[in-house]
Amino acid sequence: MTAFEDAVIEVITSLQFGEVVTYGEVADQAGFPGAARAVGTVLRNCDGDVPWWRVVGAGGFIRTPGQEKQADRLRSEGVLIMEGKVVDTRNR
DNA sequence: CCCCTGACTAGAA
DNA sequence: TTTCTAGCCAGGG
Repeated sequence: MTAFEDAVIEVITSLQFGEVVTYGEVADQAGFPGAARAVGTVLRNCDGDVPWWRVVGAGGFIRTPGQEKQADRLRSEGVLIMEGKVVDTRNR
């Protein structure tokens, strides 16, 4: 268990219901700015206790292999999604 | 130990 | 506007 992985897991598990963040945000909050890739690596090997579906790419774009599945999970939490990306109702 | 790939991002060309 | 490069960290060959 690396410090990086531990920090990333902590940040993600601290997310609230319906909260969506980007890989860069997670890396930054974890204390490893710029390590967005490694965040994806961690999420790929993460366990079911980690709400990995709340993490999306920059701009709200879902960069996951099964983006439809993630989109469905997010929609279940009240997150509006269009064309494979998260739509922030507060902006736009 | 070296090299390459990747659920990434921001900035330069 | 589109394509390429550099930077960051982990993991596999």
